[in-house]
Parts: sequence; C-alpha cells; structure tokens
Amino acid sequence: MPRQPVVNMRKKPRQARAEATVDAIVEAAAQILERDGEEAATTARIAERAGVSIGSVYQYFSNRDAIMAALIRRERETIAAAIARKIAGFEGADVEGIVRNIVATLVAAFRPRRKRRGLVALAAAMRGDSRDDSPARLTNWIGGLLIEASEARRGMTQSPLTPTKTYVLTRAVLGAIRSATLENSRMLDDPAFEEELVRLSLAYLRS
Amino acid sequence: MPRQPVVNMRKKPRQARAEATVDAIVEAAAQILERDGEEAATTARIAERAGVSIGSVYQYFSNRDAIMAALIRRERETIAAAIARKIAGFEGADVEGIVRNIVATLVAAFRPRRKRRGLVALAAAMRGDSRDDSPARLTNWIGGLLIEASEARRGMTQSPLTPTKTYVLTRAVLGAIRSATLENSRMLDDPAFEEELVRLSLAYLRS
Amino acid sequence: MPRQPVVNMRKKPRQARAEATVDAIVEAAAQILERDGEEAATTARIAERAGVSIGSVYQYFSNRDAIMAALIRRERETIAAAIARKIAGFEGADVEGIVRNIVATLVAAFRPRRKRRGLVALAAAMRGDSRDDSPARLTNWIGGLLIEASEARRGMTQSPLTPTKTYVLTRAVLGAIRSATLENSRMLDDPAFEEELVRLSLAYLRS
Amino acid sequence: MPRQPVVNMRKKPRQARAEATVDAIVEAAAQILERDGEEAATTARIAERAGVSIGSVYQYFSNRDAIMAALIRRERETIAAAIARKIAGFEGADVEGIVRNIVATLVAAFRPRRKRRGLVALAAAMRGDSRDDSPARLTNWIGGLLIEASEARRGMTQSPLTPTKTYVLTRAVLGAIRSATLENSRMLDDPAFEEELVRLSLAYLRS
DNA sequence: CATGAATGAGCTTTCATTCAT
DNA sequence: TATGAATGAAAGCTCATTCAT
Repeated sequence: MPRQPVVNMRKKPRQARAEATVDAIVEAAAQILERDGEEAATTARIAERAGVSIGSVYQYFSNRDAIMAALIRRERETIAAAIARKIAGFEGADVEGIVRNIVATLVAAFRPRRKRRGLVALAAAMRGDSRDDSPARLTNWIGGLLIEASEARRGMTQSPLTPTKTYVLTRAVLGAIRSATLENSRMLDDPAFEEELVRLSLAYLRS
Repeated sequence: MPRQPVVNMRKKPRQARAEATVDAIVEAAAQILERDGEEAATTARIAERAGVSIGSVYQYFSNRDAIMAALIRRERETIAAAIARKIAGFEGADVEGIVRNIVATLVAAFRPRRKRRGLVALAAAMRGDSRDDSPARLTNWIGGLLIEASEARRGMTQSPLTPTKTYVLTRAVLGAIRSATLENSRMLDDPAFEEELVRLSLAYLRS
Repeated sequence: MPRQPVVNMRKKPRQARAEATVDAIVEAAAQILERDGEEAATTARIAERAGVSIGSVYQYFSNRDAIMAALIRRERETIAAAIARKIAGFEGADVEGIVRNIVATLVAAFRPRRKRRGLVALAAAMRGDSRDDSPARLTNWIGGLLIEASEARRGMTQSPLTPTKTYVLTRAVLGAIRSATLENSRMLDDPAFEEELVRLSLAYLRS
Repeated sequence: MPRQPVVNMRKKPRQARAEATVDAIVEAAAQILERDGEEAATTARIAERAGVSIGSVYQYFSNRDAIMAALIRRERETIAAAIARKIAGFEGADVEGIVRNIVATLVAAFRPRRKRRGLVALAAAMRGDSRDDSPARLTNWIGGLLIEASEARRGMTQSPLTPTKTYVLTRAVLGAIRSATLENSRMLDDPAFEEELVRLSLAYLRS
C-alpha cells in the first residue's frame, strides 16, 4: 500500500522538535481514545497528555478531525507495513500457505493494542470519509493479494476468484477479527480462533 | 429474543398518545442520524422534527443517551422479529435450508434503510455498553439457532459446531453484511452477494 | 424610512420576558461599546452586563456580529424616527425653514449619547455591509427630503438640486456632525456650530 | 506638518536593510487591510506577506498596534506631503485659488488606493488615540492654512474666519470626501464632485 | 539579528438539561 | 403535562507574543 502524502497538516515541521510534537499529539490522541473513548479525546485533553499547549496542536492540525484522521492513517499504515513485511516471504507459496500467512498476520496485527485498533477501525468507519476511500483501502489491498495469488496458482481454487467472492471473503475474515477485537473476548489469543479463520477461508476458496 | 424491560424510560407511557410521542421521538432521531450523522442528532433537532418541545422529550427520556439506546433497541428488535417470523417455517429443514434462510433474512433485514441500520450498528458498537451485552446478543442468538439445528441434524456437519466455530461463522457473515451496508455498495442488492454468503457458510460448516 | 424586518434573529421571542432579554442584550452591547470600545464588546461581557447567560444571547442572535447589526439598526431607527417626527411640521415651509429644521434635528439626534452614536456610526462604516446599503440609507433618505423640498419650491435655489449636489451637501453636513461627535468636542453643544451648519447649507443651496 | 518622532518602534533601524524590512511590514499590513479587512491583518499574515518571520516583526514593532499606528502615520504623511508640495505655489493666490487647490489636492490624495485610505481613516478614527490628537491634526493644519490665507486677503471673505467656521468647513469637505472614498462611489473620479466641493467651500466663505 | 516553535489567555459557539409558566 | 426560555459547563479554535536555537 503506497504511502499517502500527509494531508491536512498545516505546516510541515522543519525543526526536529516539531516532528516530536506531532508524534506526541497523535500518540496522546490514541491513548485517550483507547482509555476513555472518542468523546473524551478533546483537543484540550490531547494537548495536555501530549505535554504541549493547545496552540501547538493547532500549529500542526487544522482541526480536531485532522488529528483523528492522522491517527487512523498511522494505525492503518502500521498494520499494512506488518503485512507487507510478511508478504516478502510468500514467493512461490501455495494458496493455503498464503491464506494462512495473511490470516496469521492480520490476527497478530490486531492482537497488541487490540482495543485501540478496534476503536480506530470503528472511528474510521464512522467518518465515512467520502473524499478518501480509506476504510476500504486496506481491505481492498488484501483482496488484491488474494486474487493475485489465486491467479498464479489457478487450479488451487475450484472457481475463479470473482470480485464478489473476494469482497465477501475479506470482509468476513476482517469482520470476525474486528468483532473479536471489540468485544474484547480472549478469542484473539486463542490459536483455535485463528485456525478456524484459516479453515473458513480455505473451505470457501475451495468450494 | 425476549423483550427487555425498558430501562431509562422515565415513565411508562400509559396512554396511546404518549406512546405515539415516544415513537415520534425515536423515529425523529433515526431520521436525523440517517440524513446528517450522529453529531447532528441534537436534542433540539430531535424534538423539532418529532414535533414536540424539548421539555416533552425529557418527559419520556432521562437523557440524550436514552434516546439513542431506544433507537438501537428498536432497530435490533425489528430485525430479530423478522428472523423470528421466518424461523417458524424452519421446522424439519436441513442445515442448508436453515442457513440459506437465515442469511437471506439477515440480508433482507439490512436492505431497507441500509444506511440507518449500518449507522445504528456502528453506534451500538461505539457505546461498548458494558452494562448490556447487547452488541453481541442478536449474534449470539443466531448462533444458538445454528447450534440447535446442527445438533438436531448431526451428520450434516463434519464436525460438531463448537462455540468458536459458531462465533467465527456468525461474525464473519454479519461482518460482511455490515461492510456492505456501510460502504453502501450495491452489493446488498446483488443476489450473487447473498449466494456467496450461503456458500461461505455451507463450505465452512461442511469442512 | 421604512422599518426593516429584523433579520438574523434566530428566534422571534414569543413570550414577554424573551423580548426583554433581547433588549437587554442590545443595550448591554451599546453600553460596552460606549465605555470600552468595540473590541471590549465580547459575547461574554455582553451577556454578563445584560444579566443573562451566554446561552440566552445565542438563543436570539446567531453570532456576535448579529448583535452589532441589531445595535446599529436600533440606533439608526431612533435617529430616523426623531427626524420623521419633526418632518410632520414641515408642510409648506420654505427651503430655509426645512434646512434649519433638518440640521437642528440631526444635531439634536447626535447630542445625547454622542459617543455611543459616533461609535455606532463608525462601526457601521467599518462593516461595509454590502448586503445592506445601510451606511447610506439614512443619508440618502435625508437627501430625498431635500430634493423634494427644493422641487416644491423651485426658485428658492439658484440651480436645480442634482444628485451630486445632494450627495455633497448631505455628506458634508453629516461629516461635520460626525467629526464633532467623535472628537467629542463641545462643538455639538455650541449653538454657533449649528448655526454655521445652516449657513453652510443655505449658502451652498443658493450658490 | 512636522514629522513626529517615531514612538513605539523598538529600535531605530540604522541600516538600509532594516528600513526596508520596516517598510515591507507596513506595506504588507496595508495590503491585507485593503484586501481582507482589519480582522484579517493578523501578525502572522503580515509577517508572511512581508516575507519575514514573526520574530522579525517584533524586532521592529513593539506590538500589533504599533504596526497599525505606523500605517496610519505613513498614510497621513503621504497626504500631508502631497499638500505641502502644492502649497509652495500658493504664494499670492486669492482665496478662491487656494480653496480650489486644497480641494483638488485632497480629492487627488484620496483617489489612488481609495479603499485603503478610507480604511486607514476609519482605523484612525476607531482608535480614538487619546495620547495623540492625530485624527484631527491633518484637518487642523489645513484649517490653519485657510485662516492664514483669508487673513492675508481680508476682504475676500465677508466675515472673519472663526475657529468654528474653520472647523465646520474642513470637516464638511473631508467628510464628503471620506464618504465618497468609503462608499466607493465613482464620485471621486467625477470632476463635478470636485467642482461642487469647491462651490460649497466658496459659497460658505463668502456668505 | 533572524527564525519559527511554542505558548496560553481568552474568544466564540454549542447543546444537554432544568424549571417557571 | 406541555412548553420553550434560560442556563452554563465545556468544546473548538485564534492569535498576539515570547524565547530557545
């Protein structure tokens, strides 16, 4: 997934400390979102937790929403990077291997900071960012990986991977992970959960 | 799904007129949520659209949150009722029939007012109602139906339907439907989408 | 000058106390403007001096500017009303009589609360209200009176009263009064000042 | 009009470059005031348009107000200089000639950058600078010129030019010009407008 | 001297909620 | 009971000003 130019940032930091400030602000927003929910993430509290003045917040973010957007972008990029790193090893793997890897990577990506990631996902969904197809970008990218793999290894799947099939599979898997994340069940730590996701995916691909 | 005692409602409306007022308020909230998003659903606007004074709103709801809760409950009950109605005809059906019917009912339940239903689902998720396990209740109930059916017809599924399996299947299916609802894709109207959900479910159950 | 419908008022007061609140707010704004200048007229101070909460201010005025607009309108209407009242007695008077009366009325209108009136005039000028030709309305109306009078009594003036002439005369007279008001000189109380304005006007009309 | 020692200026710029910076700042303020109004003339925008850092602005001006003061002073001096230049040729002229020249000079002085000049005049009026009788200084100086001329040529005017008369005449003429400037009418370009001002002045002086 | 990151008092505005009528 | 005027805590945001680099 290509890095997007950071938008909505009032002023790109030219000095070193400025960059640290920006990071501190986003991290503070994440922590508050995680502990006390979105409503609690007021500009004042974010500034306070980040250890900077409100003025500084607005030096780098045009408004509260821009902070949330940055947070969502950051979280998404973290997950995408994790997957991208794994993908390198996929070369020549069969569909089962690829699926197993992707699922494992996704589950692993949501395991740490699970509440935060779940909330960020929700926040992303709530914004319904029309200017940015972001809520779907990560999922679409994963779907693309699957299609690519299945085409390389035609025969592994009974039928060709249509867009609808891909859509259903990716949303189903991520939907289950998201539920586990949000309902905070211990599912996410249970190897059986991951195993079932793999089974679901493979059974579907082979059907 | 048993009706829950209505909590947070200041006074049980005893007269028909009062009940109409309560309905008008909830419906007003739903319409505003649908058209202009959650932020726009202020008590003042709800009262105005409902055609009552703010004072009257507080006559029936202890606070803004109670309106949202009522809205979520109402929407959930509508869906549950639709499923319950269908379930009557399931007697003696095989697993495929049951799955097909449940999926069809779920998709059909989200089709009308899809934006509203998606938003309500999101709103429900965001509240993380700890006092109420509500976000999971409907899904759990559906899971129960499946388990019941598969036990009655042991042999139809390769392996017994463990809680984990049930969890994965129900969340996967509803996750995909929810994505379609929110991303507002026309998926929801595409028979192929529904068909794929059935295939996913059956392939998984038979695996 | 026809009364303009009160614009920018969020809610027209239906109860008696509401009207009192609106008046109190405008009067408070006027007092603060007078004592401490426009910058000091913050919404909070206005509310405080008016003896109401800020919330009440926003119940009736959509924003700070709307309060200023109301204040300007009110002050202008007060002056216009004073002139209109005098005008009734002008019937059949000669040009000198009319001029003397208009000048006297204008000076008298600015005498009380002179600082406030001057500041309000300035505030009006600063806004450069393009949607409303207001800064010019009062002056234009007075100009119209003059033209009417001079046409009724052709012969009294050497040359016909062209728009340019009217413009120059009205602005000159009001400009001098405004200067006296703002520079707070005691001119405004000096009968000689009024007399000179009359002389200026008549000399010009007869030239 | 004698140059006033520049007050509120943190350090007298001794080098050419510094003087250029000061000019750039004042000019930037003027441009923003002209284009977007006084509210838009923030220190940040002024610095940006001037092409210097905010820090540099504060190197030369003790505060925002000092910039505005400098702007007003500059504009006033420009006009005063224009008049002073003309005055040289007045030697021995009669009252009519002097009046005609002063009026022509004033109108000409406001013609270019009329919006800016009007706004600057307003800004000057709004500040009500009590420590500085500035809003009246230019006008008073012009009044002095008139008195001097009429005394030199006693007989040209019917009655001696009292302070009140002078006050009325100067404020009337400048008031009319200011109105034309602010209402942005094309009056200012109309030779008839200038002619009427001359007629007004002469008629009054001769009355 | 210049820079621009940081500051924070203070402004405007919103909105859930109360309560006299 | 219904109404809607009044409330005020609290939010988002601006901008003149300072000061370490």
